[in-house]
Amino acid sequence: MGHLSRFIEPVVLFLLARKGHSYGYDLAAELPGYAFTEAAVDRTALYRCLRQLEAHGHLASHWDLPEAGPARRVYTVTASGRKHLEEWMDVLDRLAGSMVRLVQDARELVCLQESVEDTLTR
Amino acid sequence: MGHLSRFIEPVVLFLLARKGHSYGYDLAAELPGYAFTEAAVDRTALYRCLRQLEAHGHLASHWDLPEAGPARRVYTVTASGRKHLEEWMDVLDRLAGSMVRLVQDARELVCLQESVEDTLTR
DNA sequence: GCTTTTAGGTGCAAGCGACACCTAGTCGCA
DNA sequence: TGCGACTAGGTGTCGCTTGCACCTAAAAGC
Repeated sequence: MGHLSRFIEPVVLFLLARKGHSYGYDLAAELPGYAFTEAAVDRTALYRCLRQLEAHGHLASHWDLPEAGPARRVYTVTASGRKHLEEWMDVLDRLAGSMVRLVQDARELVCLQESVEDTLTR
Repeated sequence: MGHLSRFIEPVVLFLLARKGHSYGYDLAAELPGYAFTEAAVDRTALYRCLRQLEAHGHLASHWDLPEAGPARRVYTVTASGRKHLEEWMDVLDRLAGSMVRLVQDARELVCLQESVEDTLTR
């Protein structure tokens, strides 16, 4: 099926909106809880996603220098980002709807064809 | 959101399973009814998808030479293809589930944050 | 001192996708 | 009888995305 890195964008926006602010390494740990695939998300994909969202104005960032440990690039969601998140939700809503419709129709078809096959061989 | 050509594969398998047999040009006309995106599916992506499914043994094909009109490459789903379709349905089922969960949680969050904002400004 | 953990990257080859383009048969119509 | 529209199935290629390997650097544990 591939790895669907594109789809980490809405998850990142959601997690950041819920947490208020966070940074790449921390988000990487929380992604699996909402990720669409079981496959582990590539960390470089996450970093690139964050940079891209910032480039589009959906996130703002600043460096946080904790007393202990390496520096963190801390992100927050902008007004534009919140709007983008809601657009994503509309898209995912329709997408999920199309998927369940296909799954239902396909499973119905399989049942139907199995029962036909059954009556023929009996 | 991108163009999600990867996701025409399960739709193609389903349509072929339902119709019994068909060919590229005909499937192209039926795809929009089950496609995940509103965007028109690129015909070259469909042809390449069919060739790839055949290469993996999920489809079988033969040339149909109608009395009138150009030749058609007619495809049918193999046993392996039916199995592959069922696997796809499991994947899409979980995928759709993850999506609706995210959408629900995100919309709940938006409502919550709006009501908090509301009480603060009032 | 050495490894592990935290943190944020870069570089590049391979793959994928979108578009332009090509061949070829049939039909309608002017 | 020429021409465009429709049916049918492709190829070639450029650019963007993705996945993997790799790199830097600070702190903490052994």
